[in-house]
Amino acid sequence: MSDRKTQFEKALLGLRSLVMSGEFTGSTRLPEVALADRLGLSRTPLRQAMDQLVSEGLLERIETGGCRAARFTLDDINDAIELRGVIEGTAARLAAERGADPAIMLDAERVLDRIDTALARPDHIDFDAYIIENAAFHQILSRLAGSQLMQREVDRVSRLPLASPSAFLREQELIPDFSASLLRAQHQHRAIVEAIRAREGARAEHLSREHARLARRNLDHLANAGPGVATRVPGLSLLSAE
Amino acid sequence: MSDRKTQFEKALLGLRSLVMSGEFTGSTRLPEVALADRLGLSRTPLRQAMDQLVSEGLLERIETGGCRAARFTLDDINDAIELRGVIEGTAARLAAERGADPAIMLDAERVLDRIDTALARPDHIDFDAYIIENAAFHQILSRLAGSQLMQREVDRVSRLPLASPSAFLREQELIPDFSASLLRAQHQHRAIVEAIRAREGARAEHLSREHARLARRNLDHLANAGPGVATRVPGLSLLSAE
DNA sequence: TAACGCATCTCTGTATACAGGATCGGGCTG
DNA sequence: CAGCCCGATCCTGTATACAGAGATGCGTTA
Repeated sequence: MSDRKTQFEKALLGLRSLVMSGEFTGSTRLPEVALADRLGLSRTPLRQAMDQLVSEGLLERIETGGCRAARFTLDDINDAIELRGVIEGTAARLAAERGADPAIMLDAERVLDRIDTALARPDHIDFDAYIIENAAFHQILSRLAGSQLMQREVDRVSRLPLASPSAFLREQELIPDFSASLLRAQHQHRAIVEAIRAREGARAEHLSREHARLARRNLDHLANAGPGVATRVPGLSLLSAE
Repeated sequence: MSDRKTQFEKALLGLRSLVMSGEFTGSTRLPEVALADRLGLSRTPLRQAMDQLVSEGLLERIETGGCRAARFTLDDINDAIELRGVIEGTAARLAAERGADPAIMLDAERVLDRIDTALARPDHIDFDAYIIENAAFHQILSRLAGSQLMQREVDRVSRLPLASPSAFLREQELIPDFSASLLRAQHQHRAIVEAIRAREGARAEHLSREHARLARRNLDHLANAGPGVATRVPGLSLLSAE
């Protein structure tokens, strides 16, 4: 095999991006054979991928069989953000209380530097770099807590549908003072890392929650921009399925 | 089919109890065909169940293929308890802030009454009833938050390995003032429900965290009882795999 | 006697075949 | 003309067949 990826991984990536693209926003059942053909693999790995996405919450089972794209309410999205803040906050607190691996701390700070670079010019923000590095930062944060379990759960919750900040970025002009909002988020990142370094668990947790609150405020801006907006934002397009 | 359950559900239940029983504590790979035969079904639904248990964290993948029983450290267990408290606390706070469904509140209180009954005589506690009703309470708590997402995540986290209180119950004599500990937990349950009814979000969250702290204290008692104990407690037997 | 290599054999990952049930459309009937 | 019943078709859930990779054990050789 020239490709090192397993069929299952191909199915997972392909299906996820297909669903995220909003193609199945209508609540119809996802046809297995058609999708398998389209992705160039058999039903077996495709069904595995569907199971995985169901457990991630991106798809939901239908009583009569099969599954469809999950439909989200504004409460769902708010809760996803809330959860992310709470769980990441817990991870940050535990990291501070237990002491974090210096190597990982260095990684975190290096990523923060790259985010600084992406945000350097407020009028020409490098959005692509920001998205990537921001995701990397949260990934690294999950490794700071130490225990494998906490790491897994933080990763999980950051994959919760629509909790991703990329949706906001795609419609950044809707959010007043958008670049200021990104800068504030970056300052919070710095402060969290500093708190962990200073072994101030409570402060690290508090800051993570504030961070989530900022994300939710941005979401509110999007939601208040009217129903038309949701359909134009890839990640949020599922909203309109309601 | 006389049985209404799907093969997959049979596989999931059977495999979960098999793994929880500690039979695969050794880090050997779980043989698929043998297990499928033993549970009386084919490899397909068994593999589905394995995927599910991997995503629950009870099993872990092996690089070369297949999977084995996950091995947990004390940090993992502590984190699971920590997470449960934090997430349930968030759910309770949101329920209080948004207002909870009165019907579900009634359910919760009815379950609390049944727990009271199970704990009525400190010297003859009905452990089986307590385990069942206690699980039911946490299940109901997850429905109070309202949003589907939060409900799913609370359910998930309460299934996190070893976060279950049943392991403690099986070795109750090891924990000093064990019945007092159960009573305190029950009082916390009552207080959480009261806080939600009174719309005191912060208090509901705080109480849930205290609840988790109590569970961790019980765990410490078990852990300090020596390594031999872990192997005698079904849920904790995996500890000795380290 | 120990180590290396080869053959075999088991096991996983994937594809495909099969069976039961649900859905949809057409025809029949009131 | 509307509603109901029935058959055909599609689709999911499950079982099984197949291919490739990894492990194991034995024989051979230094």
